[in-house]
Amino acid sequence: MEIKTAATALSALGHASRLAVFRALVQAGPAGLAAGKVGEVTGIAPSSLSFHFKELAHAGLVSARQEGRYVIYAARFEAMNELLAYLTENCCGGNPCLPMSDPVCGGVSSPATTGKGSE
Amino acid sequence: MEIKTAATALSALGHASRLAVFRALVQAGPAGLAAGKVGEVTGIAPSSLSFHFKELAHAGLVSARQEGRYVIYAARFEAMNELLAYLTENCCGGNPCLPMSDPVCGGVSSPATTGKGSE
DNA sequence: TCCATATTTCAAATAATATTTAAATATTGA
DNA sequence: TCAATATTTAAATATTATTTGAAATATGGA
Repeated sequence: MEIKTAATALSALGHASRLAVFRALVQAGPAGLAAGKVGEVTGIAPSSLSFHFKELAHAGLVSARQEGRYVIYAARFEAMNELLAYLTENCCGGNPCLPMSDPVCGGVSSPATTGKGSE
Repeated sequence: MEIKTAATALSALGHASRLAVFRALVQAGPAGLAAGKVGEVTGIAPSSLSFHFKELAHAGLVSARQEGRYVIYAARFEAMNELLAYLTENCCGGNPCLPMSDPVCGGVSSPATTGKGSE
């Protein structure tokens, strides 16, 4: 993972509204949530919400699919896991303090898991 | 962990320079690195670096200690782990897709993480 | 077709953040 | 104490993010 990609993702999460949105989606799992539902849960106004969704999608952290008249957003667990791995990569100079295992939701969501590309 | 705290930390990491600094410290482990060494490794000018260190320290992600005429910065692994845990909390509505194990550097971190006046 | 629902886009106003330079502080060793 | 090294602060400038409200688009059902 490139540093620029990781910084974009972290920056996207570095805002209370977007973090609340993302967490709601993480907790919803791969099934995701309709945009309106997320707005209801977080109390964010529709147009702000749309802005934040775009930011999260641009950072690769969420995906969107249309379902009838709803747009369903879902967390991209693959991206989240790559990001977490990037942060802890080579922790303590290759003397990992604890064995690191796969984080959450490995392999689920996106079919395009290109393996654990470390960088 | 409060959402505001997490957003502050993620926002601090959401900048290429700070992310590079933080990763260098994560890789250095609890022993940390002198500020000047971090500047050398990352190519960031001293005063910019100082600005970014302050941001990271304010977010609770790094600690600083004076050692002779050097200031040694170190990643606060405890904070990092709390942050990662916060992001994945209740993943998939309590139906974790994979068993979640402790992240890295779990109880290790620095011997004096608690009460380290980073804030 | 027409209306209600769901979501996005746009543009303007506002607010927050980053970068640079130069000067200031603190520590060590001569 | 002086000079060198290491780091921080302050102030000016430049850049980018966020919110709001109105209007636009798209879907499904009466």
